[in-house]
Amino acid sequence: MKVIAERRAKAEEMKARGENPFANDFKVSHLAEDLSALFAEHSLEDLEAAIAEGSAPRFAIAGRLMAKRSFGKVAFGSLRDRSGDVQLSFFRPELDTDIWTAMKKADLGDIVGCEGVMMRTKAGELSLKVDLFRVLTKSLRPLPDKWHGLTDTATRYRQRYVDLIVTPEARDTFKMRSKVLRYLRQFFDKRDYMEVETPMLQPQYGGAAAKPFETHHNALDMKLFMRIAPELNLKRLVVGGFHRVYEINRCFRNEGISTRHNPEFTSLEFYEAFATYEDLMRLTEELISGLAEHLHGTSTLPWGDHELNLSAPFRRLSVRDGLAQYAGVPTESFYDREVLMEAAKRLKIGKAESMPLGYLQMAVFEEACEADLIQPTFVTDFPLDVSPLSRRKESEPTLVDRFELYVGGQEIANAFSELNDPDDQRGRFEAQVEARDSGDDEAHPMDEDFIRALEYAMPPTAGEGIGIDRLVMLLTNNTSIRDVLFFPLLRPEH
RNA sequence: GGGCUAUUAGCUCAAUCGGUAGAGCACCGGACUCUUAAUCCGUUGGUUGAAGGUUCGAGUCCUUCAUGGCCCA
Repeated sequence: MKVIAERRAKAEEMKARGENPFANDFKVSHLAEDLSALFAEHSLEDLEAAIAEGSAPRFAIAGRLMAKRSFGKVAFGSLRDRSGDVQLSFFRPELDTDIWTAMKKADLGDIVGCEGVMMRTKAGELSLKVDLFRVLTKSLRPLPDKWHGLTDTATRYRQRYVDLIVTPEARDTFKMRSKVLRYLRQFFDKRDYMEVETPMLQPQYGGAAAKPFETHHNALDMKLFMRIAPELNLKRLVVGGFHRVYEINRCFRNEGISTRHNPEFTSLEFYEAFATYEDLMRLTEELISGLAEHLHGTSTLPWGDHELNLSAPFRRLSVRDGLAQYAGVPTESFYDREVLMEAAKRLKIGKAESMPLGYLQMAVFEEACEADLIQPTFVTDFPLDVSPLSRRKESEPTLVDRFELYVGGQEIANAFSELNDPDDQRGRFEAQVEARDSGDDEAHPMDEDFIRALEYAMPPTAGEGIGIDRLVMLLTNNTSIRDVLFFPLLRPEH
C-alpha cells in the first residue's frame, strides 16, 4: 500500500537523521487535562505577559497526534493522551527549522512528544505553544476518516485498537464499564462482603443450566471443564463461615453467539447468609438505581427507543401472573398442561410436548413476556423443576423462592433463597440426572461433594448472579453485547 | 440451521438498462500568521471479499464459498 510505504520511508528518514522512530526516552510532565485545569482561569493577556517576561512554566506532554491544521507560518495540532485532548500551536518564526519540519512531516496517528508553554489563541482556546517537538513512535498505518470514523462493525470488533482511537462512544462505553466494576466492588465492600476467587477450571461443573467447554489437563490426564457459574463453590465458602462473599469474574458457556450472548461473559455472584430472596430484591434495587445515579446522575436512562426508569421500587410479577397477563393462561390454569400447550402452540414453541411442566411454564413465559419486560421487573415464584438449587416456597412447594430481574427485555439477574436441605438437594440433583438421561444436555450434574458440604449445614442464605455485560449494555445504551466487550468472539478473519 | 441483506481506494460512500470504476477525507506537491471537519490549487491511489459461470462486454446477472448485519428457529 502506498500510504504505508510513504510512512515507512519517513521512519527510515528519521533513522538516517539519527532519530529513533520507536524511541522511549521522553519524559512526560503533565496530562492534557492537567493543562486545561491549571489554566482554566488564565486570560490570553496573562499568559502572553508570562511568556514575555519569561516566567511561564514549561510542560512536557505526549500522546497521539489526532489533527493538524497548518498555514504558511502557523500551525495547530491536536494531541490526545489518556486524559483527553489538548491543542498544540506552532509559530514558524519562533521555532527551530528542524522542529517546524518535524511537525510538517509528522502524520496523523503518530505518537509525539511536545514541550512548550501555555497560551491562548485569538479564539480563546488554551493551547500548548510548542518549542520542542518529536515523533516518538511512527505510525505506519493511516487512521480511518477523521470525520466518519469506523462504521464497519467487523473491523471495529476485529481491530478494536483502531475503534478505540477513532470512536469516542466506544471509549466512553469501556470507561463506563470500568466504573461499573469499581462501583460494584465498593457497594459490596461497604456491606462487609468479602471478594473471593474460585476456580474457573473444574473437574465438575454446575451452578446453572448450560453446556460447558471441556478441556484436558495433561499432567493429570484428566478432563476439566470451564466453569458455567461459580455458584456451588461460593456456597461452599458460606458453609465454611464466610457469610458474605462475592465474586466478579468470567464464566463460560458453550452456546450460540448473539447480540446478547458471548461464550465467555462476566458475572457477579454474591451470597449473604441470614438473608432471603426478598432482601436481595431490595438490595438489587438499591444497587441498580444507585449505579445509574452514580454514572449518569439520574435513574432515567435511554434504551433504544425506550426510556428506562431505574428508580426503586421495581415492578414485581409472578410467573403465574405473567402467564395470565401476557400469554392468556388464566391463573387457575397455571398447572393445566392442556392450556399451557395451547399457549405454546400459539407462540410456536418447539418440542413443548416433551417438556416437564415447569419447563413448559417457563418456555411460555419467556416467549410471551420477555420482550415486553422493558422497565425493571422482578419475575418471581419460579417452578421448582427449573430451579434445582433454590429453596422451596413454603406456601406453595411446587414453586421456589426465586426471582429474575428483567430490564430492557432481557434477563439481568437471577437470585434465590438457597436450598440448604442436603436431602432435598440430593433429590433435585437426581431429578436433574434423570432429565439429562432423557436428553436434556443442560441439566445439572450430580455433585456429591456439594451435598456433603450442605450436610455440615449451610446457614439460611440468599444468593444472586448478575450479568455484568448486560448490565453495562443497559447503562451505556448498547443493544449488542459485542459493544461492551473489548474483544468479542468472532470467526477467524481468514 | 433458515430467510433477507451487505462487502467497491487506508476510511466514508457513489457508479442509471450489463457498456471507459468516481467523489470527500487521509496521503504527496504548492499557496496561506489564529485554525479547530481550516480553506484554495494540483497530483497520487483499485485483483470492485474469493472462486467459477453467462455475455462481444460483469462492480452490476447466476452458482458456490468467506465474513458481517437484521429477522426467524
